[in-house]
Amino acid sequence: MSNHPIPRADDRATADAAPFEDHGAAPPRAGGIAARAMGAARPASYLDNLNPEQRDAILTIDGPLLVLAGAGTGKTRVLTTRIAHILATGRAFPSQILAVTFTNRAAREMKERIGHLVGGAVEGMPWLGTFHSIGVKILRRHAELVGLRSDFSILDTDDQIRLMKQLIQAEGIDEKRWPARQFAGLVDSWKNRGLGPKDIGEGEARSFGNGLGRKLYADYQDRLKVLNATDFGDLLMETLRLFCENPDVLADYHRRFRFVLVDEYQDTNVVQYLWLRLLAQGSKNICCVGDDDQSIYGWRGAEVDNILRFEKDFPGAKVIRLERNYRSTAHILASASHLIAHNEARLGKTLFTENEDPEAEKVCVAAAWDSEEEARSIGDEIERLQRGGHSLNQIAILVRASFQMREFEDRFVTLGVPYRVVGGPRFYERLEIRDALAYFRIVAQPADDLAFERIVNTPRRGLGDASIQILHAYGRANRVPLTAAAGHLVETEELKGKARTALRDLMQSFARWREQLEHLPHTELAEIILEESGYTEMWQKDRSAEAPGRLENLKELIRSMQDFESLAGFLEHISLVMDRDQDASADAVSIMTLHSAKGLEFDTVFLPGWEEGLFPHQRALDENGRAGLEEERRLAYVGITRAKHRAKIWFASNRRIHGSWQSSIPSRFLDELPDAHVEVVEQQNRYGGYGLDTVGAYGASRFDNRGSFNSTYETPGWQRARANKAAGTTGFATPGGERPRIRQIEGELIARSVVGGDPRFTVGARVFHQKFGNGTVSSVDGNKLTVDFDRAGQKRVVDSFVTAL
DNA sequence: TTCTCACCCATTTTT
DNA sequence: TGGGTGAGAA
Repeated sequence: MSNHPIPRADDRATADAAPFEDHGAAPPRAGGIAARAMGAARPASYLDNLNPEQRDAILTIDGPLLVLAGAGTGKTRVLTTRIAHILATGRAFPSQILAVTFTNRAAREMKERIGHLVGGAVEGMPWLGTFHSIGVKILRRHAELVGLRSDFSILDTDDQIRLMKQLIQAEGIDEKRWPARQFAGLVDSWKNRGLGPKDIGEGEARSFGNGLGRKLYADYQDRLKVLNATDFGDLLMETLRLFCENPDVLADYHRRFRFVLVDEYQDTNVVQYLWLRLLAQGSKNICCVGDDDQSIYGWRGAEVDNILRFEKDFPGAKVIRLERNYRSTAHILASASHLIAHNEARLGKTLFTENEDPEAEKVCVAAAWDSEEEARSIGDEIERLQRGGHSLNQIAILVRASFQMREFEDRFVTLGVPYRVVGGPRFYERLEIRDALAYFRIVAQPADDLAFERIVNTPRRGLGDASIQILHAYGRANRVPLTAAAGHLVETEELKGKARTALRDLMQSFARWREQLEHLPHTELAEIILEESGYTEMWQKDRSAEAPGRLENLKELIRSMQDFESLAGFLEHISLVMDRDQDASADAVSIMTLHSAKGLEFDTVFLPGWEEGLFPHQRALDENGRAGLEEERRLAYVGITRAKHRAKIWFASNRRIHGSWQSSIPSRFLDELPDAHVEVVEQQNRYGGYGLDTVGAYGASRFDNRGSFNSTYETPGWQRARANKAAGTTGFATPGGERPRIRQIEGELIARSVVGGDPRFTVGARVFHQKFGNGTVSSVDGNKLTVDFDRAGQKRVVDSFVTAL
């Protein structure tokens, strides 16, 4: 039985009850947390092997504390040891510590590590979790104070959008012009800032849906209450409202939480900040750990300002900097530090390491002709590492945007290199899982209209739009949920024959399952529901390629239910916590976005796609200017600092983005790396490939056509790049000094007009290649030739690598 | 009701 | 280029 966040009776004890009763524990067990807490006189072993700053951060228990922890400086260790220390010194019981993280992964890791430190399970830390899971926990206890019942359901983004779509349509607003998805984003950003319908500014309120933004938002909130539901944003917003409107409740939590600890403080948004500040007012013992240089979620509402302003917000705050890095080599560290130093808005830290391995590899920068070659070369290099005994688990490819992943996947499939994509769609976001959950929800929570709508005609029962509209009309007129409306309508003549029979059958099934809920184990019931509803059968009959996988996922879903004692407990867990279990056992290369790599580390890290427009991403620059650029730079910093021993940065001169070719120039970030710690790898002939020479040639010829480019950029990085080029220090800067805008051009056009192929190579020409021997040119694509080699078969090569015969 | 075709649009993502 | 969506036909 894992620890799930359903409130238990003992959790409902009031805060001023005796601490022991509070977390339902017996008096201190010998060797237990509390026992250690009582007699911790001798210096505790957990304080061994800490550096002075870490020790200071752990021992400074009273008052506000900000720990600025650079990448790889032992942030999690400080956080967990601090908790262990608070417990060991008897300053608080486990149930009196509030520890919040952003992700379930981080929460899980913290639980495990505290478990190691204090020996045994951390059953007694009920308030260690994500912002959201703690939010729900509080909200369920006081649901009635914010107009909900304690069994409220939590809508995911998909439900949220469907609900909004209905409201938008109900207002007669053109859903094409004002997409529900966009509105969901807007509402989300309001909730991130802690703004209710009444709080949003006039301008913003009018900015959506022909000026009806505020009304739609208010309608949406009303609807949620009617459905007894919340969305993710509400879990924090409503808790905040609860505290503000009910000082006695807040006082209760003030008494309860003697210590507040926050992980990744740089990622907090406004609500989270307000929420924390409110809770920390009680004890004033708030410890935030974070790194302003790793703030990469500004676009999601995170306020770097929170961390920059900490000392003002919490008067008397102490700030401790952790700058000693235990992860990376000096080269990697120097590269990352040098890069991030280009940012203006930062508190400033200087990371250092004592890892002065003379053998350490410099950070490597390499060029490829196009993204395909980039993937090919990285694939080859990984194979080489593998042959040298390098574990694939310790290799990661970190990309800026997920479309970049595909090329690597394709390549790895070809090579037979095992890989895993980290952070793809979550388990519970899959279609079949959501359908199944909708069935379970409708049984557990009859008023859940969104669940009802989702499965009312899945599998097909002949209950289409027309029928649903009738239900909706009735439901709205009589202010009852859809299932209630359905219950009435099967008794009347409003629905025609087939639909009516189908609906009646369905309603009878619901009734039967609800009745069985009382008697049967929930896993068994779940199977019965999927079976009797015809849902399993639907996929069994489906002959598409993904059907077997979906059936497998459904089985997995049932299996995972065994860990919960009730259907309700399971439902809450899955919407909030469940993520796909990665089989970490298999040895495989990890492919993920830079964002999802935060907090991880690998021996070898590949960083492909360092090109202007992709990284830094054009949109970040366009929409947020300098701030956007700085966030991108932080992302680059996060990427490099994931590497322990080897960091390999790549860029490709050509990339196919949406079917058309995009020519690109090296990222300005490359010019921000320190020469002394970086090695530019010349790809020379290694695979008959296209190395820097080619890039040079490409660049030169492109700038011969410079007239067609607009040049407006005059950034410092760019100027430096230009200077570097003049001094001959880097291979990347572009001659001419003007920055071209990235353009979209047809592939052929690029090749012909921009690069310019060698006129000697025409279709049918005989050529010789060092590696592949003699062959006949079968097609020409700029300076790239497709050649049918007599012995090596068909290859694509660059014309500079072959000679005409 | 359901299927098909045309059209639109393309970062980053946790809960 | 490809996936997701909405309007129209079968």
